[in-house]
Amino acid sequence: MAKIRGSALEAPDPSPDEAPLSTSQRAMRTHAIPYLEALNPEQREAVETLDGPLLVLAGAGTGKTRVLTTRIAHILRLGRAWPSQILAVTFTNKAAREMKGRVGQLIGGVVEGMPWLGTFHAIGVKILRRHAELVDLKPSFTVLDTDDQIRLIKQLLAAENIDEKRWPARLLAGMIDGWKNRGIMPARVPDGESFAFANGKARDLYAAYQRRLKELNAADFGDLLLENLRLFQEHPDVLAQYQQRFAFMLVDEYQDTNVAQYLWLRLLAQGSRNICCVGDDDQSIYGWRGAEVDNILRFETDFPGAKVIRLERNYRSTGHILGAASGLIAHNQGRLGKTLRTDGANGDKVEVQGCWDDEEEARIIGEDIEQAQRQGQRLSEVAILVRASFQMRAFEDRFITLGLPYRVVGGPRFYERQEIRDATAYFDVTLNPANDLKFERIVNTPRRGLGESTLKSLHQLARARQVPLFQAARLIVETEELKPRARKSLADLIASFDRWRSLIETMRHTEIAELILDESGYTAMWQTEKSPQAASKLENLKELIRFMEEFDTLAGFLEHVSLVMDANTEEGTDRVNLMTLHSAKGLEFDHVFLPGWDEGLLPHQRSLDESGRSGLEEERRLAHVGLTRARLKAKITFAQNRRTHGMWQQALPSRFIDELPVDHVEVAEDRGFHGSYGASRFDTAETLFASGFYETPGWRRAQRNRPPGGASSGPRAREPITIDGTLVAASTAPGAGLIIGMRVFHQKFGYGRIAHVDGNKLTVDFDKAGRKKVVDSFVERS
DNA sequence: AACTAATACTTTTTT
DNA sequence: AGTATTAGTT
Repeated sequence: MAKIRGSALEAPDPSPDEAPLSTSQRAMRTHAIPYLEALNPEQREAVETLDGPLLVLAGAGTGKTRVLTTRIAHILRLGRAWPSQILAVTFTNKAAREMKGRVGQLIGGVVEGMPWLGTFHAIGVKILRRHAELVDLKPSFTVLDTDDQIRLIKQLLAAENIDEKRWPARLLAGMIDGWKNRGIMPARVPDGESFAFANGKARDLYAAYQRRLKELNAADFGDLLLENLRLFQEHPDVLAQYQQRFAFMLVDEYQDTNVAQYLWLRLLAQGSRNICCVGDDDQSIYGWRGAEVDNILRFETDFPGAKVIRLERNYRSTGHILGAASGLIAHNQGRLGKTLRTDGANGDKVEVQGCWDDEEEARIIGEDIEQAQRQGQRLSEVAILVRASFQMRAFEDRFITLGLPYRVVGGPRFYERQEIRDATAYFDVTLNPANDLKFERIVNTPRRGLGESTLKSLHQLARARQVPLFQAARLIVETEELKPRARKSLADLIASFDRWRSLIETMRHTEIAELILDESGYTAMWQTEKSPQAASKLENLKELIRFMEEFDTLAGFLEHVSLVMDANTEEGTDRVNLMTLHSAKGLEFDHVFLPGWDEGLLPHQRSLDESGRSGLEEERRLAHVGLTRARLKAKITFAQNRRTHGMWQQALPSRFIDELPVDHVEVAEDRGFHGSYGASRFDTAETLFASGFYETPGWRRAQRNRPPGGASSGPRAREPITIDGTLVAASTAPGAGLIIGMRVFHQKFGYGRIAHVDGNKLTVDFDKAGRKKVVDSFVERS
């Protein structure tokens, strides 16, 4: 992972009349340019059309990233702009990273960095920090994560006496997000939508929420764009400055932009008009979180004089896979229309197979994978793409039994984990004691007797004095307000934070981090915890510290964390990939399995219910994305029976299966079962459940591969496998050797004698404190 | 403040 | 069915 130094490595802005063009570059223009020779005619046109708005419709596997990166290289090589004059936006950090790397390769790493290449949010923050005062923030504002957001909204609801049961904070948070996605400020919330929450209070709550954010000197993710919009709209001079700066703009995955992002881009593009958007309307699968396919469909009207280039040559998949995918997506209306084609071989047809239930589905796919593996297929080139994450379970169970290594891609991200958020909250408060939400998060974690009532007094005082909670805490410990125990505890906490803060200048940031986690009792909390996850949480904390090494300062690290919810994906080991269709976008594999093509699951019922035909079309695009991930082989399966909310339900094969062109599909009929395509195509599936399965070679092999000790004893491949170091040891066997009658010492209660042992719980008669139940790891032999 | 009982959920996810 | 969060109880 790239080392992150201080920000803004910017080349000086050139004055308008001084073209940034060296003599050697000038010479190069007249010769053949090698990186252009490697492109096909359409790609080349997309790279060389530099002036005016350009939409590149890039179907799956047509070299979209290549066009984008080559285009940047080309602009630089021609000397049309400095790196700092190019705005290039992506949705994910991963995409940004990849683009940075590939541009660097193309131009030989001469350019020290593209300061304006990044995600919408990262660029949004950068601009906001420069002009924070203009949107009522200080340049040091913090970025709230979803937890903080919910906590804040809960407080607002409580203040308004709104029943949180009837009107959940989550719901309002979702609505606010929705408005921000659409670029709607509180004043412009439509009446109808305002009435969808707490009898019309939604608009006012949204306004109150925004006010609170300013008071806290904070912005949520939506604000990073919305406040940018406000900045540009209210300060035309600032806008003009950026319009002038960005000589060229490039946008990746344009079909995923929401209204706010679109407005932002359009404002900026009014300067140079050199905006190039790359996307694929057939891969728009994020409508449910505010993406507007319309943005891409309307491009030509939004940017008059726009040129549209279609990339339809697919370099990824074989003919049959492409044919199947194209045939499927052709059922969608309201698309810009592309026909993917390949010069390559037809390859194998797309396989379709019915199964009795999800367990059999997992069994069949497991066998297929093992067979492929025997033929030399690398597991990391195999992927199982599911519609919903609950489907993963059957596969995980099966793979554990088989001893087949797998990796879950996506899932709970590293920085979203509880322990990581707690830890970073500690760092946040150390650096910035005024961060109320983070302070609240950890004030009683680990438990230190600072519960609801203490917090209430704190809030009261903070509100009365108009100061942050931390400051209020400082005041309150000087009074008799709190009970002695809470008062002492809070005073200790404040003193600790003060001390940690005083060390920032002198101590290495990683050491401070360790010190904080140690002295706060946070690591001890997990060491004491006996749950199975405790060990991996400790491991994650160590990983966090390790990761901090890559930064120079604590502050630099925290800025990164707030924006990059991105775990470092440990590559290296050869594992099958298991993920949702959504997280598969942008990836490709030799061999792709697409289970769960059931009516109600792949066109997901809820999508159908909530969004009707547009929902169905998005589901179809999802299916299309799935198919086009495959290079060589694709296999679709469906199950007759599936458990939904605990109840067994019959399921029908997805309508998308019927929509696949017959020529490109082959129905699997292995081991004598008669799968499908009968008179009504799939009505004979009962026979799949014929007996005798347990005699199949697959089952016997499965038994052989079963790890010793059974499935439950081995670590699930999803958890980190390497658990080392003293932390874990301390959590597993601290109380070993403690027996009744032994003299022990406890930090809080002093010396005593063990009266009773129950697992890791001890009953101890303390000399001073009397009989107490304690956890073994808190005592040591005396 | 810790434990238990009840209740609500159950599509997809980035920043 | 199973979990995860929350409310209520001690």
